Amino acid sequence: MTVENDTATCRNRFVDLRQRADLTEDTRRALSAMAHVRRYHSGQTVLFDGDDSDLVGNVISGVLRMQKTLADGRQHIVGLLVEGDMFGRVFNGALHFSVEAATDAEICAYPRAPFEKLLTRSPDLERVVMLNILNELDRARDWLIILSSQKITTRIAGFLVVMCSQFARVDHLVRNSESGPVVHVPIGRGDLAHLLGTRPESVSRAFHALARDGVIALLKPDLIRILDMEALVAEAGDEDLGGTPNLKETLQLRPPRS
Amino acid sequence: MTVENDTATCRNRFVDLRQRADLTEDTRRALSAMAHVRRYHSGQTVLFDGDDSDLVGNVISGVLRMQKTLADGRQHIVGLLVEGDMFGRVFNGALHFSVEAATDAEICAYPRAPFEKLLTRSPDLERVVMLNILNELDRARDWLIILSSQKITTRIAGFLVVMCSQFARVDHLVRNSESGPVVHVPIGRGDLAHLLGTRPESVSRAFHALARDGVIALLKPDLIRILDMEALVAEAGDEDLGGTPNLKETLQLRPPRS
DNA sequence: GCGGCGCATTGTGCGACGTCAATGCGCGGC
DNA sequence: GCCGCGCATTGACGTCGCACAATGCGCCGC
Repeated sequence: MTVENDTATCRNRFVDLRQRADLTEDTRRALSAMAHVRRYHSGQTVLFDGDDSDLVGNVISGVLRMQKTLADGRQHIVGLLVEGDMFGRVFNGALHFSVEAATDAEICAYPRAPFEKLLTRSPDLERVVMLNILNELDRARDWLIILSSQKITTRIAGFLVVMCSQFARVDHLVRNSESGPVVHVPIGRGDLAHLLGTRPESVSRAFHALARDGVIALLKPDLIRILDMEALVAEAGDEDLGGTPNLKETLQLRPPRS
Repeated sequence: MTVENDTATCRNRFVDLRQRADLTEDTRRALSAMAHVRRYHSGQTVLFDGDDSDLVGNVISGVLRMQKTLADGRQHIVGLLVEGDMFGRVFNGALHFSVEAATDAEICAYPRAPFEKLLTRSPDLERVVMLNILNELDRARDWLIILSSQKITTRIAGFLVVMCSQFARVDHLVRNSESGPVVHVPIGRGDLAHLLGTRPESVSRAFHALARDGVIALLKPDLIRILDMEALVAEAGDEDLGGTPNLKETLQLRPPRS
Protein backbone atom coordinates (compact mmCIF):
# COMPACT_ATOMS: atom_id res chain seq x y z
CA MET A 1 0.00 0.00 0.00
CA THR A 2 1.75 3.11 -1.21
CA VAL A 3 1.41 6.64 -0.01
CA GLU A 4 -0.34 7.58 -3.24
CA ASN A 5 -3.00 5.00 -2.65
CA ASP A 6 -3.66 6.23 0.84
CA THR A 7 -3.98 9.75 -0.39
CA ALA A 8 -6.39 8.68 -3.07
CA THR A 9 -8.50 6.80 -0.56
CA CYS A 10 -8.53 9.81 1.64
CA ARG A 11 -9.66 11.99 -1.20
CA ASN A 12 -12.44 9.68 -2.18
CA ARG A 13 -13.75 9.72 1.32
CA PHE A 14 -13.74 13.45 1.84
CA VAL A 15 -13.69 15.44 -1.34
CA ASP A 16 -17.20 15.01 -2.61
CA LEU A 17 -20.09 15.45 -0.25
CA ARG A 18 -22.18 13.16 -2.42
CA GLN A 19 -19.80 10.29 -1.82
CA ARG A 20 -19.08 10.58 1.87
CA ALA A 21 -19.33 7.32 3.68
CA ASP A 22 -20.83 8.95 6.75
CA LEU A 23 -23.96 9.95 4.90
CA THR A 24 -26.87 7.65 4.33
CA GLU A 25 -27.71 6.41 0.89
CA ASP A 26 -30.88 8.51 0.92
CA THR A 27 -29.02 11.69 1.74
CA ARG A 28 -26.41 11.06 -0.92
CA ARG A 29 -29.10 10.48 -3.50
CA ALA A 30 -30.90 13.66 -2.53
CA LEU A 31 -27.63 15.60 -2.74
CA SER A 32 -26.81 14.16 -6.12
CA ALA A 33 -30.23 15.14 -7.41
CA MET A 34 -29.67 18.81 -6.62
CA ALA A 35 -25.93 19.03 -7.32
CA HIS A 36 -24.28 20.54 -10.31
CA VAL A 37 -20.57 20.83 -10.99
CA ARG A 38 -19.03 24.12 -11.99
CA ARG A 39 -15.58 24.96 -13.25
CA TYR A 40 -13.76 28.22 -12.64
CA HIS A 41 -10.55 29.63 -14.00
CA SER A 42 -7.95 31.17 -11.76
CA GLY A 43 -9.07 34.64 -10.76
CA GLN A 44 -12.77 34.15 -11.39
CA THR A 45 -15.16 35.02 -8.59
CA VAL A 46 -17.36 32.24 -7.25
CA LEU A 47 -19.33 34.25 -4.70
CA PHE A 48 -19.42 37.99 -4.23
CA ASP A 49 -18.97 39.80 -0.96
CA GLY A 50 -22.33 40.87 0.37
CA ASP A 51 -24.04 38.64 -2.13
CA ASP A 52 -27.19 37.16 -0.69
CA SER A 53 -26.09 34.02 -2.34
CA ASP A 54 -28.32 31.07 -3.03
CA LEU A 55 -25.40 28.72 -3.28
CA VAL A 56 -23.57 26.36 -1.04
CA GLY A 57 -21.01 23.92 -2.26
CA ASN A 58 -17.77 22.13 -1.78
CA VAL A 59 -14.47 22.20 -3.58
CA ILE A 60 -13.74 19.22 -5.81
CA SER A 61 -10.35 20.34 -7.06
CA GLY A 62 -8.19 23.43 -7.00
CA VAL A 63 -7.94 26.17 -4.41
CA LEU A 64 -10.38 28.97 -3.62
CA ARG A 65 -9.51 32.00 -1.56
CA MET A 66 -11.91 33.80 0.76
CA GLN A 67 -11.16 37.49 0.88
CA LYS A 68 -12.57 40.60 2.41
CA THR A 69 -12.59 43.78 0.44
CA LEU A 70 -11.74 46.77 2.59
CA ALA A 71 -13.23 50.18 2.07
CA ASP A 72 -10.00 51.53 0.60
CA GLY A 73 -9.94 48.81 -2.04
CA ARG A 74 -7.28 46.61 -0.50
CA GLN A 75 -8.18 42.97 -0.16
CA HIS A 76 -7.33 40.64 2.63
CA ILE A 77 -7.44 36.89 2.38
CA VAL A 78 -9.13 35.29 5.39
CA GLY A 79 -8.65 31.71 4.37
CA LEU A 80 -8.11 29.15 1.67
CA LEU A 81 -10.49 26.42 0.60
CA VAL A 82 -9.06 23.20 -0.73
CA GLU A 83 -10.51 19.94 -1.93
CA GLY A 84 -13.32 18.78 0.30
CA ASP A 85 -13.94 22.10 2.02
CA MET A 86 -17.45 23.48 2.05
CA PHE A 87 -18.34 27.11 1.54
CA GLY A 88 -21.37 29.34 1.34
CA ARG A 89 -23.91 30.42 3.84
CA VAL A 90 -26.23 28.00 5.51
CA PHE A 91 -29.29 29.43 7.20
CA ASN A 92 -28.32 33.04 7.35
CA GLY A 93 -27.91 35.89 5.01
CA ALA A 94 -25.09 37.44 3.14
CA LEU A 95 -21.48 36.45 2.92
CA HIS A 96 -18.98 38.74 4.58
CA PHE A 97 -16.28 38.01 2.06
CA SER A 98 -15.96 37.01 -1.54
CA VAL A 99 -14.79 33.65 -2.78
CA GLU A 100 -12.48 33.53 -5.77
CA ALA A 101 -10.60 30.82 -7.56
CA ALA A 102 -6.91 31.01 -6.65
CA THR A 103 -6.18 28.32 -9.18
CA ASP A 104 -8.32 26.67 -11.80
CA ALA A 105 -10.96 24.94 -9.73
CA GLU A 106 -13.92 22.63 -9.82
CA ILE A 107 -16.74 22.91 -7.35
CA CYS A 108 -19.88 20.98 -6.63
CA ALA A 109 -22.72 23.42 -6.01
CA TYR A 110 -26.08 23.02 -4.32
CA PRO A 111 -28.92 25.52 -4.40
CA ARG A 112 -29.32 26.83 -0.91
CA ALA A 113 -33.02 26.45 -0.21
CA PRO A 114 -33.34 22.72 -0.96
CA PHE A 115 -29.99 22.10 0.71
CA GLU A 116 -31.24 23.69 3.91
CA LYS A 117 -34.44 21.74 3.66
CA LEU A 118 -32.51 18.52 3.33
CA LEU A 119 -30.26 19.60 6.15
CA THR A 120 -33.17 20.11 8.51
CA ARG A 121 -34.52 16.62 8.00
CA SER A 122 -31.22 14.74 7.75
CA PRO A 123 -29.33 14.46 11.03
CA ASP A 124 -26.46 12.75 9.23
CA LEU A 125 -25.98 15.68 6.87
CA GLU A 126 -26.47 18.10 9.71
CA ARG A 127 -23.66 16.43 11.57
CA VAL A 128 -21.32 16.50 8.60
CA VAL A 129 -22.01 20.15 7.91
CA MET A 130 -21.62 21.11 11.55
CA LEU A 131 -18.33 19.26 11.82
CA ASN A 132 -17.19 21.01 8.69
CA ILE A 133 -18.00 24.41 10.14
CA LEU A 134 -16.34 23.53 13.43
CA ASN A 135 -13.26 22.44 11.54
CA GLU A 136 -13.32 25.73 9.70
CA LEU A 137 -13.52 27.51 13.03
CA ASP A 138 -10.52 25.63 14.32
CA ARG A 139 -8.57 26.53 11.23
CA ALA A 140 -9.51 30.17 11.64
CA ARG A 141 -8.26 30.05 15.23
CA ASP A 142 -5.02 28.46 14.09
CA TRP A 143 -4.63 31.42 11.77
CA LEU A 144 -5.26 33.73 14.69
CA ILE A 145 -2.28 32.25 16.49
CA ILE A 146 -0.11 32.52 13.42
CA LEU A 147 -1.10 36.11 12.76
CA SER A 148 -0.74 37.13 16.38
CA SER A 149 2.98 37.11 15.86
CA GLN A 150 4.35 40.00 13.89
CA LYS A 151 7.64 38.39 13.01
CA ILE A 152 7.15 37.43 9.40
CA THR A 153 9.42 34.43 9.57
CA THR A 154 7.20 33.06 12.33
CA ARG A 155 4.11 33.58 10.22
CA ILE A 156 5.68 31.87 7.24
CA ALA A 157 6.79 28.97 9.39
CA GLY A 158 3.29 28.70 10.85
CA PHE A 159 1.83 28.76 7.37
CA LEU A 160 4.09 25.94 6.26
CA VAL A 161 3.24 23.88 9.33
CA VAL A 162 -0.45 24.33 8.62
CA MET A 163 0.09 23.40 5.01
CA CYS A 164 1.79 20.23 6.15
CA SER A 165 -0.85 19.28 8.67
CA GLN A 166 -4.17 20.52 7.38
CA PHE A 167 -3.65 20.11 3.70
CA ALA A 168 -1.76 16.86 3.87
CA ARG A 169 -4.95 15.02 3.02
CA VAL A 170 -4.89 16.52 -0.45
CA ASP A 171 -1.97 16.69 -2.77
CA HIS A 172 -0.44 19.95 -1.72
CA LEU A 173 2.01 17.79 0.14
CA VAL A 174 3.56 16.47 -2.98
CA ARG A 175 5.84 13.69 -1.90
CA ASN A 176 8.08 12.47 0.81
CA SER A 177 11.67 12.11 -0.24
CA GLU A 178 14.65 11.19 1.87
CA SER A 179 15.31 14.90 2.42
CA GLY A 180 11.88 15.68 3.78
CA PRO A 181 8.34 16.43 2.63
CA VAL A 182 7.80 18.83 -0.24
CA VAL A 183 4.99 21.35 0.14
CA HIS A 184 3.21 22.88 -2.80
CA VAL A 185 2.16 26.48 -2.12
CA PRO A 186 -0.95 26.91 -4.24
CA ILE A 187 -0.85 30.71 -4.33
CA GLY A 188 1.66 33.32 -5.39
CA ARG A 189 3.78 35.59 -3.20
CA GLY A 190 1.30 38.43 -3.46
CA ASP A 191 -1.64 36.37 -2.27
CA LEU A 192 0.49 34.76 0.39
CA ALA A 193 1.47 38.21 1.61
CA HIS A 194 -2.21 39.18 1.78
CA LEU A 195 -2.94 35.99 3.68
CA LEU A 196 -0.19 36.65 6.22
CA GLY A 197 -0.87 40.35 6.49
CA THR A 198 2.39 41.54 5.00
CA ARG A 199 4.10 42.40 1.71
CA PRO A 200 5.49 40.15 -1.01
CA GLU A 201 9.02 41.43 -0.36
CA SER A 202 8.86 40.38 3.26
CA VAL A 203 7.50 36.98 2.31
CA SER A 204 10.39 36.47 -0.05
CA ARG A 205 12.90 37.55 2.56
CA ALA A 206 11.40 35.24 5.17
CA PHE A 207 11.51 32.24 2.83
CA HIS A 208 15.12 32.89 2.00
CA ALA A 209 16.00 33.46 5.64
CA LEU A 210 14.57 30.03 6.47
CA ALA A 211 16.45 28.59 3.52
CA ARG A 212 19.73 30.17 4.69
CA ASP A 213 19.20 28.57 8.08
CA GLY A 214 18.77 25.19 6.45
CA VAL A 215 15.18 24.80 7.64
CA ILE A 216 13.68 24.64 4.19
CA ALA A 217 14.85 24.48 0.59
CA LEU A 218 13.21 26.48 -2.18
CA LEU A 219 12.98 24.11 -5.11
CA LYS A 220 10.80 26.54 -7.03
CA PRO A 221 8.94 29.59 -5.79
CA ASP A 222 5.88 27.43 -5.18
CA LEU A 223 7.63 24.19 -4.20
CA ILE A 224 9.27 24.01 -0.82
CA ARG A 225 11.08 21.12 0.78
CA ILE A 226 11.02 20.95 4.55
CA LEU A 227 14.50 19.98 5.67
CA ASP A 228 14.14 20.43 9.42
CA MET A 229 10.57 20.10 10.63
CA GLU A 230 11.54 20.51 14.26
CA ALA A 231 13.24 23.82 13.60
CA LEU A 232 10.27 24.92 11.51
CA VAL A 233 7.82 24.21 14.31
CA ALA A 234 10.10 25.98 16.78
CA GLU A 235 10.27 28.97 14.45
CA ALA A 236 6.49 28.89 14.23
CA GLY A 237 6.42 29.77 17.91
CA ASP A 238 6.27 26.34 19.43
CA GLU A 239 2.60 26.11 18.73
CA ASP A 240 0.74 23.17 20.04
CA LEU A 241 -0.27 22.54 16.45
CA GLY A 242 -3.90 23.06 17.25
CA GLY A 243 -6.23 20.72 15.51
CA THR A 244 -3.63 18.20 14.51
CA PRO A 245 -2.76 15.93 17.38
CA ASN A 246 -1.77 13.39 14.76
CA LEU A 247 0.66 15.72 13.07
CA LYS A 248 3.55 13.36 13.39
CA GLU A 249 1.62 10.68 11.60
CA THR A 250 0.61 13.15 8.96
CA LEU A 251 4.12 14.37 8.42
CA GLN A 252 5.32 10.86 7.95
CA LEU A 253 2.43 10.39 5.57
CA ARG A 254 1.17 7.40 7.44
CA PRO A 255 -2.44 6.60 6.72
CA PRO A 256 -4.66 8.03 9.45
CA ARG A 257 -6.01 5.57 11.95
CA SER A 258 -9.08 4.43 10.10
CA MET B 1 -38.76 53.56 25.15
CA THR B 2 -35.30 54.15 26.46
CA VAL B 3 -32.02 52.70 25.39
CA GLU B 4 -31.80 50.71 28.60
CA ASN B 5 -35.07 49.01 27.92
CA ASP B 6 -34.01 48.00 24.46
CA THR B 7 -30.82 46.58 25.77
CA ALA B 8 -32.66 44.66 28.42
CA THR B 9 -35.04 43.25 25.85
CA CYS B 10 -32.12 42.25 23.75
CA ARG B 11 -30.49 40.49 26.64
CA ASN B 12 -33.58 38.57 27.55
CA ARG B 13 -33.89 37.36 24.03
CA PHE B 14 -30.34 36.13 23.58
CA VAL B 15 -28.51 35.48 26.79
CA ASP B 16 -30.13 32.29 27.94
CA LEU B 17 -30.59 29.46 25.52
CA ARG B 18 -33.49 28.21 27.60
CA GLN B 19 -35.41 31.40 26.98
CA ARG B 20 -34.80 32.05 23.33
CA ALA B 21 -37.93 32.92 21.45
CA ASP B 22 -36.79 31.04 18.37
CA LEU B 23 -36.93 27.72 20.16
CA THR B 24 -40.08 25.73 20.61
CA GLU B 25 -41.63 25.28 24.01
CA ASP B 26 -40.67 21.60 23.94
CA THR B 27 -37.01 22.31 23.23
CA ARG B 28 -36.83 24.94 25.94
CA ARG B 29 -38.34 22.55 28.43
CA ALA B 30 -35.88 19.83 27.47
CA LEU B 31 -33.00 22.27 27.81
CA SER B 32 -34.18 23.44 31.20
CA ALA B 33 -34.39 19.87 32.40
CA MET B 34 -30.72 19.22 31.71
CA ALA B 35 -29.30 22.65 32.51
CA HIS B 36 -27.41 23.66 35.56
CA VAL B 37 -25.94 27.06 36.36
CA ARG B 38 -22.36 27.41 37.48
CA ARG B 39 -20.47 30.37 38.83
CA TYR B 40 -16.77 31.05 38.32
CA HIS B 41 -14.42 33.60 39.78
CA SER B 42 -12.03 35.58 37.62
CA GLY B 43 -9.10 33.39 36.69
CA GLN B 44 -10.80 30.04 37.19
CA THR B 45 -10.68 27.55 34.37
CA VAL B 46 -13.99 26.41 32.91
CA LEU B 47 -12.67 23.95 30.34
CA PHE B 48 -9.16 22.62 29.92
CA ASP B 49 -7.20 22.52 26.70
CA GLY B 50 -7.27 19.02 25.31
CA ASP B 51 -10.01 18.11 27.70
CA ASP B 52 -12.41 15.65 26.16
CA SER B 53 -15.06 17.68 27.77
CA ASP B 54 -18.57 16.53 28.35
CA LEU B 55 -19.85 20.03 28.67
CA VAL B 56 -21.43 22.60 26.44
CA GLY B 57 -22.94 25.78 27.68
CA ASN B 58 -23.55 29.43 27.24
CA VAL B 59 -22.45 32.49 29.12
CA ILE B 60 -25.08 34.12 31.33
CA SER B 61 -22.95 36.93 32.68
CA GLY B 62 -19.32 37.97 32.72
CA VAL B 63 -16.57 37.35 30.19
CA LEU B 64 -14.71 34.14 29.39
CA ARG B 65 -11.50 34.00 27.41
CA MET B 66 -10.52 31.20 25.04
CA GLN B 67 -6.79 30.71 25.01
CA LYS B 68 -4.27 28.38 23.49
CA THR B 69 -1.31 27.28 25.51
CA LEU B 70 1.83 27.16 23.43
CA ALA B 71 4.53 24.62 23.95
CA ASP B 72 6.86 27.19 25.50
CA GLY B 73 4.26 28.08 28.10
CA ARG B 74 3.07 31.35 26.63
CA GLN B 75 -0.65 31.70 26.22
CA HIS B 76 -2.50 33.32 23.41
CA ILE B 77 -6.09 34.45 23.60
CA VAL B 78 -8.08 33.43 20.53
CA GLY B 79 -11.34 35.04 21.49
CA LEU B 80 -13.65 36.31 24.16
CA LEU B 81 -17.04 34.94 25.11
CA VAL B 82 -19.66 37.32 26.42
CA GLU B 83 -23.25 37.01 27.53
CA GLY B 84 -25.21 34.78 25.22
CA ASP B 85 -22.23 33.15 23.54
CA MET B 86 -22.07 29.38 23.45
CA PHE B 87 -18.95 27.34 24.00
CA GLY B 88 -17.83 23.74 24.16
CA ARG B 89 -17.58 21.04 21.61
CA VAL B 90 -20.59 19.69 19.84
CA PHE B 91 -20.22 16.36 18.09
CA ASN B 92 -16.48 16.08 18.05
CA GLY B 93 -13.70 15.49 20.45
CA ALA B 94 -11.34 17.62 22.37
CA LEU B 95 -11.10 21.34 22.68
CA HIS B 96 -8.07 22.99 21.14
CA PHE B 97 -7.94 25.73 23.72
CA SER B 98 -8.86 26.28 27.31
CA VAL B 99 -11.71 28.47 28.53
CA GLU B 100 -11.13 30.63 31.57
CA ALA B 101 -13.13 33.26 33.36
CA ALA B 102 -11.71 36.69 32.53
CA THR B 103 -14.09 38.24 35.04
CA ASP B 104 -16.41 36.70 37.57
CA ALA B 105 -18.86 34.81 35.41
CA GLU B 106 -22.02 32.76 35.39
CA ILE B 107 -22.62 30.05 32.86
CA CYS B 108 -25.44 27.72 32.02
CA ALA B 109 -24.06 24.27 31.36
CA TYR B 110 -25.52 21.26 29.58
CA PRO B 111 -24.07 17.74 29.63
CA ARG B 112 -22.87 16.98 26.14
CA ALA B 113 -24.42 13.65 25.35
CA PRO B 114 -28.07 14.56 26.03
CA PHE B 115 -27.51 17.96 24.42
CA GLU B 116 -26.34 16.33 21.22
CA LYS B 117 -29.24 13.93 21.35
CA LEU B 118 -31.67 16.81 21.68
CA LEU B 119 -29.81 18.65 18.93
CA THR B 120 -30.23 15.78 16.50
CA ARG B 121 -33.98 15.62 16.89
CA SER B 122 -34.68 19.36 17.22
CA PRO B 123 -34.25 21.27 13.98
CA ASP B 124 -34.98 24.52 15.82
CA LEU B 125 -32.11 23.97 18.25
CA GLU B 126 -29.91 22.77 15.45
CA ARG B 127 -30.52 26.02 13.62
CA VAL B 128 -29.78 28.14 16.67
CA VAL B 129 -26.56 26.28 17.39
CA MET B 130 -25.45 26.39 13.78
CA LEU B 131 -26.11 30.12 13.57
CA ASN B 132 -24.16 30.57 16.76
CA ILE B 133 -21.17 28.71 15.35
CA LEU B 134 -21.38 30.62 12.09
CA ASN B 135 -21.44 33.84 14.04
CA GLU B 136 -18.39 32.67 15.95
CA LEU B 137 -16.69 31.96 12.65
CA ASP B 138 -17.44 35.44 11.41
CA ARG B 139 -16.03 36.91 14.57
CA ALA B 140 -12.89 34.83 14.20
CA ARG B 141 -12.51 36.11 10.65
CA ASP B 142 -12.98 39.68 11.84
CA TRP B 143 -10.10 39.04 14.22
CA LEU B 144 -8.07 37.73 11.32
CA ILE B 145 -8.47 41.05 9.56
CA ILE B 146 -7.57 42.97 12.67
CA LEU B 147 -4.51 40.84 13.36
CA SER B 148 -3.37 40.90 9.76
CA SER B 149 -2.17 44.41 10.36
CA GLN B 150 0.94 44.68 12.44
CA LYS B 151 0.47 48.30 13.33
CA ILE B 152 -0.66 48.13 16.92
CA THR B 153 -2.74 51.28 16.75
CA THR B 154 -4.70 49.67 13.92
CA ARG B 155 -5.27 46.54 15.98
CA ILE B 156 -6.44 48.54 18.97
CA ALA B 157 -8.76 50.59 16.78
CA GLY B 158 -10.12 47.40 15.25
CA PHE B 159 -10.65 45.95 18.68
CA LEU B 160 -12.60 49.00 19.79
CA VAL B 161 -14.73 48.93 16.66
CA VAL B 162 -15.53 45.28 17.28
CA MET B 163 -16.33 46.01 20.90
CA CYS B 164 -18.74 48.68 19.73
CA SER B 165 -20.41 46.54 17.11
CA GLN B 166 -20.35 42.97 18.34
CA PHE B 167 -20.68 43.50 22.03
CA ALA B 168 -23.13 46.36 21.85
CA ARG B 169 -25.94 43.93 22.59
CA VAL B 170 -24.60 43.45 26.08
CA ASP B 171 -23.58 46.15 28.46
CA HIS B 172 -19.96 46.55 27.51
CA LEU B 173 -21.13 49.58 25.65
CA VAL B 174 -21.98 51.45 28.77
CA ARG B 175 -23.81 54.52 27.67
CA ASN B 176 -24.11 57.10 25.00
CA SER B 177 -23.35 60.60 26.17
CA GLU B 178 -23.20 63.75 24.10
CA SER B 179 -19.46 63.16 23.66
CA GLY B 180 -19.80 59.67 22.23
CA PRO B 181 -20.28 56.09 23.33
CA VAL B 182 -18.27 54.71 26.23
CA VAL B 183 -16.80 51.24 25.83
CA HIS B 184 -16.02 49.00 28.75
CA VAL B 185 -12.95 46.85 28.14
CA PRO B 186 -13.62 43.72 30.19
CA ILE B 187 -9.99 42.57 30.35
CA GLY B 188 -6.71 44.07 31.52
CA ARG B 189 -3.83 45.35 29.42
CA GLY B 190 -1.96 42.10 29.67
CA ASP B 191 -4.84 40.00 28.37
CA LEU B 192 -5.58 42.59 25.73
CA ALA B 193 -1.98 42.42 24.60
CA HIS B 194 -2.25 38.62 24.36
CA LEU B 195 -5.43 39.01 22.37
CA LEU B 196 -3.85 41.44 19.94
CA GLY B 197 -0.56 39.62 19.73
CA THR B 198 1.59 42.27 21.30
CA ARG B 199 2.86 43.56 24.69
CA PRO B 200 1.10 45.55 27.38
CA GLU B 201 3.45 48.48 26.86
CA SER B 202 2.53 48.75 23.20
CA VAL B 203 -1.17 48.54 24.04
CA SER B 204 -0.77 51.37 26.45
CA ARG B 205 1.16 53.44 23.93
CA ALA B 206 -1.44 52.83 21.24
CA PHE B 207 -4.31 53.87 23.52
CA HIS B 208 -2.54 57.06 24.44
CA ALA B 209 -1.61 57.77 20.85
CA LEU B 210 -5.30 57.56 19.91
CA ALA B 211 -6.12 59.75 22.88
CA ARG B 212 -3.52 62.34 21.82
CA ASP B 213 -5.11 62.44 18.37
CA GLY B 214 -8.50 63.11 19.93
CA VAL B 215 -10.00 59.87 18.63
CA ILE B 216 -10.75 58.44 22.06
CA ALA B 217 -10.60 59.55 25.68
CA LEU B 218 -9.33 57.30 28.45
CA LEU B 219 -11.72 57.80 31.33
CA LYS B 220 -10.20 54.91 33.24
CA PRO B 221 -7.89 52.15 32.00
CA ASP B 222 -10.93 49.99 31.27
CA LEU B 223 -13.38 52.73 30.29
CA ILE B 224 -12.92 54.40 26.95
CA ARG B 225 -15.00 57.08 25.34
CA ILE B 226 -15.08 57.16 21.56
CA LEU B 227 -14.82 60.78 20.52
CA ASP B 228 -14.41 60.37 16.76
CA MET B 229 -15.85 57.13 15.46
CA GLU B 230 -15.06 57.98 11.87
CA ALA B 231 -11.39 58.47 12.63
CA LEU B 232 -11.39 55.27 14.68
CA VAL B 233 -12.79 53.25 11.80
CA ALA B 234 -10.31 54.86 9.43
CA GLU B 235 -7.49 53.98 11.81
CA ALA B 236 -8.83 50.42 11.94
CA GLY B 237 -7.93 50.12 8.28
CA ASP B 238 -11.18 51.17 6.69
CA GLU B 239 -12.62 47.75 7.30
CA ASP B 240 -15.98 46.98 5.87
CA LEU B 241 -16.95 46.12 9.43
CA GLY B 242 -17.66 42.54 8.55
CA GLY B 243 -20.70 41.11 10.19
CA THR B 244 -22.20 44.40 11.17
CA PRO B 245 -23.94 46.01 8.25
CA ASN B 246 -26.09 47.82 10.79
CA LEU B 247 -23.12 49.25 12.63
CA LYS B 248 -24.35 52.78 12.33
CA GLU B 249 -27.59 51.85 14.00
CA THR B 250 -25.71 50.00 16.67
CA LEU B 251 -23.35 52.85 17.37
CA GLN B 252 -26.25 55.21 17.79
CA LEU B 253 -27.77 52.61 20.07
CA ARG B 254 -30.94 52.48 18.07
CA PRO B 255 -32.95 49.35 18.65
CA PRO B 256 -32.28 46.85 15.87
CA ARG B 257 -35.00 46.46 13.31
CA SER B 258 -37.13 43.88 15.01
C1' DG C 1 13.69 33.16 -31.66
C1' DC C 2 12.37 37.53 -29.84
C1' DG C 3 10.07 40.79 -27.06
C1' DG C 4 7.11 41.97 -23.34
C1' DC C 5 4.79 41.34 -19.21
C1' DG C 6 4.21 39.69 -14.56
C1' DC C 7 6.21 37.81 -10.70
C1' DA C 8 10.09 36.95 -7.56
C1' DT C 9 14.03 38.68 -5.62
C1' DT C 10 17.46 42.05 -3.79
C1' DG C 11 19.06 46.70 -1.87
C1' DT C 12 18.54 50.87 1.20
C1' DG C 13 16.58 54.26 4.64
C1' DC C 14 13.06 55.12 7.97
C1' DG C 15 9.58 54.28 11.26
C1' DA C 16 7.40 51.22 14.57
C1' DC C 17 7.44 47.65 17.98
C1' DG C 18 9.83 44.57 21.45
C1' DT C 19 12.85 44.54 25.41
C1' DC C 20 14.46 46.07 29.66
C1' DA C 21 13.94 49.05 33.38
C1' DA C 22 11.96 52.58 36.31
C1' DT C 23 8.10 55.13 38.00
C1' DG C 24 3.24 56.16 39.11
C1' DC C 25 -1.31 54.72 40.61
C1' DG C 26 -5.24 52.22 42.83
C1' DC C 27 -7.01 48.90 45.69
C1' DG C 28 -7.29 45.64 49.38
C1' DG C 29 -5.41 43.90 53.79
C1' DC C 30 -4.04 45.00 58.23
C1' DG D 1 -4.84 55.47 57.79
C1' DC D 2 -0.82 53.00 56.20
C1' DC D 3 1.55 49.64 53.56
C1' DG D 4 2.38 46.62 49.82
C1' DC D 5 1.28 44.36 45.73
C1' DG D 6 -0.25 44.36 40.99
C1' DC D 7 -1.22 46.80 37.08
C1' DA D 8 -0.67 50.73 33.99
C1' DT D 9 2.37 53.92 32.23
C1' DT D 10 6.65 56.12 30.51
C1' DG D 11 11.49 56.20 28.73
C1' DA D 12 15.76 54.57 26.07
C1' DC D 13 17.63 51.58 22.75
C1' DG D 14 18.11 47.81 19.32
C1' DT D 15 15.84 45.15 15.74
C1' DC D 16 12.77 44.17 12.17
C1' DG D 17 9.49 45.06 8.61
C1' DC D 18 7.57 48.45 5.28
C1' DA D 19 8.08 51.75 1.43
C1' DC D 20 10.31 52.68 -2.64
C1' DA D 21 13.08 51.17 -6.39
C1' DA D 22 15.77 48.41 -9.33
C1' DT D 23 17.07 44.06 -11.17
C1' DG D 24 16.52 39.22 -12.51
C1' DC D 25 13.74 35.45 -14.27
C1' DG D 26 10.15 32.64 -16.62
C1' DC D 27 6.31 32.25 -19.53
C1' DC D 28 3.42 33.43 -23.32
C1' DG D 29 2.27 35.56 -27.68
C1' DC D 30 3.97 36.90 -31.86
